[in-house]
Amino acid sequence: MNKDLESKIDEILERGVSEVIDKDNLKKKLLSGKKLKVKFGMDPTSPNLHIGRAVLLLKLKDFQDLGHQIILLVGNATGVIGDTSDKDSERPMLSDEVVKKNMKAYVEQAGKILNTEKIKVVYNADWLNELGYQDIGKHAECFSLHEFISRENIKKRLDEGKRVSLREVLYPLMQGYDSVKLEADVELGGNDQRFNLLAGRTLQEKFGQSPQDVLMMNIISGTDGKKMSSSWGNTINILDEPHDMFGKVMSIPDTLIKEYMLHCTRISKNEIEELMNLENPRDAKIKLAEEIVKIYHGEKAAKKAKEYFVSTFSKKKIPEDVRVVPSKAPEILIVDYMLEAGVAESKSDARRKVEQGGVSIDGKKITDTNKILDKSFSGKVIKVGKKDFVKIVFKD
RNA sequence: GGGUGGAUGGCAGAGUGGCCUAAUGCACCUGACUGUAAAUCAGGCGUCUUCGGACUUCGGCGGUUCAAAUCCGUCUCCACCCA
Repeated sequence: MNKDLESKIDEILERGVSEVIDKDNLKKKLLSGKKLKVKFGMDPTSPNLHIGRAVLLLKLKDFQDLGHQIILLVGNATGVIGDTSDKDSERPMLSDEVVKKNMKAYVEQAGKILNTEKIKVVYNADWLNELGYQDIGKHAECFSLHEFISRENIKKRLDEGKRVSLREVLYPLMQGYDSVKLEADVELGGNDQRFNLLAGRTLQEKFGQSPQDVLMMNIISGTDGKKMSSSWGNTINILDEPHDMFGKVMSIPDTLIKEYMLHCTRISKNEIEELMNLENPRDAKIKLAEEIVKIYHGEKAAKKAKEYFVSTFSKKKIPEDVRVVPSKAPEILIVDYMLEAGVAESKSDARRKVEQGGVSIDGKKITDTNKILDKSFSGKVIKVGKKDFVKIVFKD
């Protein structure tokens, strides 16, 4: 029993983890049987989670499964500042209403992994807005400007002559003070959060608490191999439809298969090894895609997505349940219809696609940009590019 | 407070009176090859088009000129140096 627990803990401290501070201490805490306060922060601006973020959620789930208390910290005060670790933008002030709405959306999405009923939600504006210059000054005294600007991303921005706002300096102070208020035992974050996470330790010590342990997760790569980030548009989103999600996983480079298995699923390590030894990496990838879809949409949907993928792309059949877009007029130019159906950005784009041979109806390539669609095309499927299918319907 | 430089397409970044819808790279789209992978190759990448063209774009506004991304004025924003 105890051995079982220990190996579980070891996996928690390793799988997908880039660094733990202080690892031995955290392991001791986890073995002690004490219910730990596990803090993790969310930025209330973007509720569209991707599976890179889910790496964190899966880890939280592991903690939750061991009976620890997850505390979701909504950064309604920090969000205004804009975190330096992440993007280089400063963010607009959000109304309480919007914050609440975003939080709800977040929890809903996180609920695909976590048991949200057991999560405690707190808002950092509740205490951060109380602080005055004296307090902030006292906190700020714990850090030097040198530490701040020698962070890689700040340094880079400075070197490139980009603007670094003075108020960004405040961000780690705030995040650190959050830990003090929550008396957090552990904080989770991406490894790009290192500085902010460590600020919590410093401040907690200043306030006479024992410093939280910090668990940093790897940032996974996106579908194009670069860091997965909303601003790159290379994400696989938790809310993606099963077909789409499956397809996106299939489009990742082979070299990422293992990384995804390790971080985005809980396939056991032994099984991963087996899968990696398969002759055709595609098969491992299919398993991976199925597993990921399963987490967010359930087993049934995952199976269906797999079948869809195999028949549509491997066997090049037209999928069964395509999007149906009725035509508004009894007769319509194909380019106009493409625009209406959202498979082209503009008429020019639609024409280009036709001219380049990317459009077909029921398998027959269309080359005439002036092609007119009428009732005789009702029920036929238009294919644009590799993955866009639309069924056209004419109303009588 | 003083000085200098700068703002160009999704991003980076050339261009400093007509040859500029604006080089190049990245991203993106289509096709070929495939495993909807990667890599590679070919084409494309403002809008509209009767495919002849037409119209719109280089931080905002105003001006000079036959002609402005390019010159002048002004405003907004940014960086750097000095204090």
